[in-house]
Amino acid sequence: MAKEKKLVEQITAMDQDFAQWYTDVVIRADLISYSNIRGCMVIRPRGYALWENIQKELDRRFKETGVENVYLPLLIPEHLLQMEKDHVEGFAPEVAWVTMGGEEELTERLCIRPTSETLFCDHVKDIVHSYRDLPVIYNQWCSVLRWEKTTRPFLRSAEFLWQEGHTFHATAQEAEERTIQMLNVYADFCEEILAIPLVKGKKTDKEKFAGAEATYTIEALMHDGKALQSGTSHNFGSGFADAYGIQYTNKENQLSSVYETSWGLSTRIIGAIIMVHGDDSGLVLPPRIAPVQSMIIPIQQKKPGVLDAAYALRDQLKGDYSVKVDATDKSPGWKFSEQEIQGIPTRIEIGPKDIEKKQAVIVRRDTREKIAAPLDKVNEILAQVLEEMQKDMYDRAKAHLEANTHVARTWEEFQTILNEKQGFIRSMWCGDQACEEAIKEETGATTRCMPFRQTRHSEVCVHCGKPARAEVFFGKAY
RNA sequence: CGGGGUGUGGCUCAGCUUGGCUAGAGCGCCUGGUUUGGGACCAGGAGGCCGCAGGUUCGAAUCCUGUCACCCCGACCA
Repeated sequence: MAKEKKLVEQITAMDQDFAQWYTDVVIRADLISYSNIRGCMVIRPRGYALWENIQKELDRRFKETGVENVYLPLLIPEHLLQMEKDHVEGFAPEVAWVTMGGEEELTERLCIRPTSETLFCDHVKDIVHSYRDLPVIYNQWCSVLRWEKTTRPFLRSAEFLWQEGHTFHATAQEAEERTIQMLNVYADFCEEILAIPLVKGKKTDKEKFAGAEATYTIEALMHDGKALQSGTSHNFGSGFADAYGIQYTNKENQLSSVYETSWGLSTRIIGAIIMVHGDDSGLVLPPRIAPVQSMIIPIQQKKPGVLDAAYALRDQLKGDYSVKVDATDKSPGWKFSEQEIQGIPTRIEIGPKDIEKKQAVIVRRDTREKIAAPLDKVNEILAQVLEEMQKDMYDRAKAHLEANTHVARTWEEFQTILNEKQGFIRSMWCGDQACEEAIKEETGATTRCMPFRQTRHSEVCVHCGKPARAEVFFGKAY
């Protein structure tokens, strides 16, 4: 058997060079364009449409839990940023400063927000005075800026789009519940809509957010076996709010501390969609997040009736789906490739032979399976195909996650797995930060999280042999 | 931030070592025609401050200095 011809020549094969494959897909699918501004990208209409769908679905889910949207300033005065010590130390190396206003030097420089904890605290101290003012459950959709050393489209750009939720509660327990609740919102969204299976867990102290008491994370596994932190939810306890002077009078007429959380998910998630589902022909979008579900491609479109049939089919479908007709004068082969590069979940081919048989041919993007559908049943069949595709994509990603998750009980096993395989390594850890750092130093693998569902593989730390405290997922990460 | 590489029509690049006349190619784009079930073909056409700023020189895409951006590999981060 001859090897299947590579249909899309411009995209580097994944196995050959995954990093180059990723860049090729991002550019050829026209999600972004590189800009002349350091580390910043132009998000093109197809990329932005994806983000809009992510926003729409997440925002709906947030609001179901009582979240209200607000918008805070882009600029943070230096003194405000410096009020919480760990936080400044965490972010200072990567903030950009505004020092001039017009022609005049500012008396206090302003940083462009790398995140908005400080501004939220500063605002909330003015609006919370009584237990009746709590909880405060805010979110903002915005962009933030971090002066990153090296950047990659979606995965790490200097400016990126995200949402940051900030909540303030009367009790530590309520804050903890909110932290976990929002992590679950992210996890459900990723699994149900993006078809990305996850590991949920808690970050080690070393990996947690600057200033947080606890950070929870969802970790996804990319096709190349590297991990991607896909969303985080932080519990700040009262430390942060205390530093910013937030206090309220409780029912007993006593001044009390408030407990704060924050949680964020960024355009980085688009990188996850690409790297979990994409293949050598380009992007593959899960039907539920795809801006367009199907591209209708007329065959021999100049023959009478063909274009009419294509448009009639579009009109028949457009109540249920976002469907387009590619009526450009390119060859059909060209159009097939474009639809595949762009990751549109299905295409529908319709030509003179189909019209004669009163049918259209639905082709799945992920498997290239062709399904002949009678014209009067296309809507139902397409619905079924999209649903199966969504499920199959999740199942495949899940199988990949499981096949690339290994247990290591000894340090030898750990190293062997790292050298010969890829993916997550589940091992016991002593809880000592020095040990964690040594593992990273020796292997490049970091702790991704301590999973909520703990399994006790052994009684001792995989690296140092001291008594084990927790099971940890290790991995090489983006 | 350290190491390596690259900036020349929209894209991929040649030209630079050894300065010289009108800066090239393929792809893409536009027009007309023939085509169309996996990236069609023919003919004609348009498009370039050679990343940017200085300098050397009679003369700079080419040499020198600076600067900006991008890519790859590390360290840091979502």
